[in-house]
Amino acid sequence: MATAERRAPADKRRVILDAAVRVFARQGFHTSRVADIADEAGVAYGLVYHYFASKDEVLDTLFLERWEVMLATIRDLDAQPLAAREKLDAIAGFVLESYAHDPDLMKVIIVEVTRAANTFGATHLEKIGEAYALLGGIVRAAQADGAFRADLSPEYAAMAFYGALEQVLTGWIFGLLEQGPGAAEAARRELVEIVCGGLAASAAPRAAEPSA
Amino acid sequence: MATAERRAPADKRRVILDAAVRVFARQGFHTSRVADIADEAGVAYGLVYHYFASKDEVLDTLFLERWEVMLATIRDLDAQPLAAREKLDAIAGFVLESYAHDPDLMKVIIVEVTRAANTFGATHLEKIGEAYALLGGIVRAAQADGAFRADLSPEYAAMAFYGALEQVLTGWIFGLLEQGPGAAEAARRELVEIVCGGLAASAAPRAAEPSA
Amino acid sequence: MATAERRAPADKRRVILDAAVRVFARQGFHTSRVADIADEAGVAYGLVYHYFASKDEVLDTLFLERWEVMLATIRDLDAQPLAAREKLDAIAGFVLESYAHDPDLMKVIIVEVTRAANTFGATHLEKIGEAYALLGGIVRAAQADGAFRADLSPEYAAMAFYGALEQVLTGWIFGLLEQGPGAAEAARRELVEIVCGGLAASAAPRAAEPSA
Amino acid sequence: MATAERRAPADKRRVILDAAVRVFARQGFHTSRVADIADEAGVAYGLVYHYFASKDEVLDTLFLERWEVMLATIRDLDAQPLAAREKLDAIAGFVLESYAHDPDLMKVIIVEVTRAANTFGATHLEKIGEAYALLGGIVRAAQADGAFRADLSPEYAAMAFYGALEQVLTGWIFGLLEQGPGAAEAARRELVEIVCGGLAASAAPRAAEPSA
DNA sequence: GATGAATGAGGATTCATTCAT
DNA sequence: GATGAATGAATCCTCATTCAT
Repeated sequence: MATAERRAPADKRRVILDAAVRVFARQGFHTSRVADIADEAGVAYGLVYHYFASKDEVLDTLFLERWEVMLATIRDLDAQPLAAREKLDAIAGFVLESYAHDPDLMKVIIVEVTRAANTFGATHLEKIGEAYALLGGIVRAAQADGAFRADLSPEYAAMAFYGALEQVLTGWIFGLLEQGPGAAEAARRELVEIVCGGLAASAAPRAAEPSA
Repeated sequence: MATAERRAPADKRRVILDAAVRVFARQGFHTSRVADIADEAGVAYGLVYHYFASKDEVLDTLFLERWEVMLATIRDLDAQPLAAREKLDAIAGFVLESYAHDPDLMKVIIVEVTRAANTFGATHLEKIGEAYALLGGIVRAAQADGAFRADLSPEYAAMAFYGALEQVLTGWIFGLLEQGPGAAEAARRELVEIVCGGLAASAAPRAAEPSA
Repeated sequence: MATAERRAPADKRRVILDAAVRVFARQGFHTSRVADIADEAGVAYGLVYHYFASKDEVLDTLFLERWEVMLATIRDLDAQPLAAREKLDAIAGFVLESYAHDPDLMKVIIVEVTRAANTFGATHLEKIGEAYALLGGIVRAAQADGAFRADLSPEYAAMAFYGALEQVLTGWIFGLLEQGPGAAEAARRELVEIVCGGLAASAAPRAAEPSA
Repeated sequence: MATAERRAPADKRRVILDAAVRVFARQGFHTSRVADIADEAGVAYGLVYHYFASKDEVLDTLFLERWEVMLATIRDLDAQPLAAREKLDAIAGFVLESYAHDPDLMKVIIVEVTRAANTFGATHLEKIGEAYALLGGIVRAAQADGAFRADLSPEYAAMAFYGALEQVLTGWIFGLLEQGPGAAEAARRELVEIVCGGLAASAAPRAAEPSA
């Protein structure tokens, strides 16, 4: 009844969120019952509703928490004096490392929100769109200063870059793509090279001068 | 009771499938009740179950029908004596035109299957993976004959290409991307140019010399 | 298109009834769909309804066909100049042999009608009661002529006899009672001996010498 | 809000079980909807599923509760220094009195479980078989000590006794047998006399004076 | 804050029966 | 007689959410 028990304020709200990540990652949002979350968190059923208005809000919270971090990271990077390609490289690195660091959370966000176009994807369309807009802005600026070619639409470029990035994560999540050690680093290099340098042989040499 | 043109035999199975496309596109799979499909098709409730084992099977059928057409198209194109870039261009064209031609069906397939990683996407993982494999094969062959640079992984390239393509469709579906007339044609050009030529200014001119 | 095909008038009605016995015995009445019967009989779905007004009527028919045979047998035996004990012995023999001869049919009749007190048993209560009445009559007559003790109720005796008999069949059907070769004969002897002679040691000696 | 007698705590689980007995007895298990049970119990629909996994489990519970009491009673009686005939007499008394005391419950157990050989009877075959085994044991022991004749199979005897007993209950339930006051007592005397003493006149005299 | 009993709307699925051919 | 497509009523079960303690 003294010190040891007092340790860790046991922020039940946090405990519930963390448990939800594991449960959603394991069973999927629709198949997860509120009771499963409470069980995994080791708290009473009703407590979930004490902290969250609904089961949806739990997922919303998980998504928004993480998405805001990503948006902030992109904004930070964008504000720095880096070449557009380096910005994209850093963004890809951030996203891919996020997965390496907490696969469950990223799986939930991608599978249950970002790519759940019919449910939560629709709810958070605007928030998701902010990311596209930021990416589009980076491309547009690079076109203005001559680093990127001006004959391509920044909007399509942003969609292509983000789509490619998320597709790789999806490939990992569902085992369609190898994910050994160093996969994050490799994926980052490949994706940036493809999007910035292009697949064509004629583009390769200067784009990265890899073998030079 | 005679000629071949005698009225469409009112293939109720087809009527149900077509109705399901409209209903799923309008309300989303989960929000669609079997009764909605039957009503839209103008048939009795139970007839849906006469032709399909479950509501899921209706969606499965829609997906597989269309996906097989796409796989066949990719295989056909791949078998022709075209440059890799032209193959990718034709594939992008096929997919984007599919959307222009039947937006409802493509919306359903992408939103409810391909990107519904948590439900039907998981079910059809293998079938979806076949498309990635075909795309990867095109890239690999192009690398072998020197058309594409050999320092990039065909697997990542395939994922990037397909991811970019689907992301554009998703953008249209959710209104995040303009889709005026000629959008399909524009998207096709942009996507192929990005993936093959790259965004970098240094890569542009020769990659396609589009405006030269 | 001549002789061979004409063979066996293929009485479809009979074919359906026989198929129904197998299906009901295998799956139980409630779990059997009309389609299962049609399949087992090798006829079209609707034909079942051509010959029978309902699924219930199929079972009713099977029951009544067999039950009438049993009632007729009992009446016949009763009309003969036999000792009561010999009548009961013959009845037990008939029922037990019926099972040995066509276990599926007897299983269906007992499990789905006679002991399905909540459904078909209730429907055929009267018909089933006829059997009890006949048995009771045999006992009553035997009491009148002094063969059976008069201090017991013929109604209870009839119920006890029939209940014991059916319980043995149920035991066989569900594997609670051994049913090797000769089981029918043994069961007949035992049951009649118990009901007529009694279990008590004091009753045995003379009971076993019935006609002495 | 204090003393031990404070109003029954309204054990909703119990309330549901008791309501189910009335509903099942009145309408039969298959015709009873879960909503009927909830209505009869005066609770919300979902509460039935809070306490029971399924409609089946409600019936299972009712059966097992009662059947265990019967098995315990038989075991208790068997452990006492009574003559076999007295044990059977007590068992018959217990079963018949159970019906007199709570006809609804016994009706449900017999009609919906014990004699519903195709559904619940199959499920509880083992449990039901325990009763036969106990009865068989009583007969076997009596044969060993000379109280019962040794030329009859204990297994058949057990089946005969139980079958006769249940048949009488079924007769009452369906109005095939009179059940005025004293019926339980009469039935008990008759059944035990038949099974132990036998119907034959030659067996009667001494059989009826068992302990003389 | 914490608990978990209580509520009740929602929908897929089954399948006996009908009927046009 | 024979076929099998078409009909639609019936109901179990799930589970998010509420609320009394």
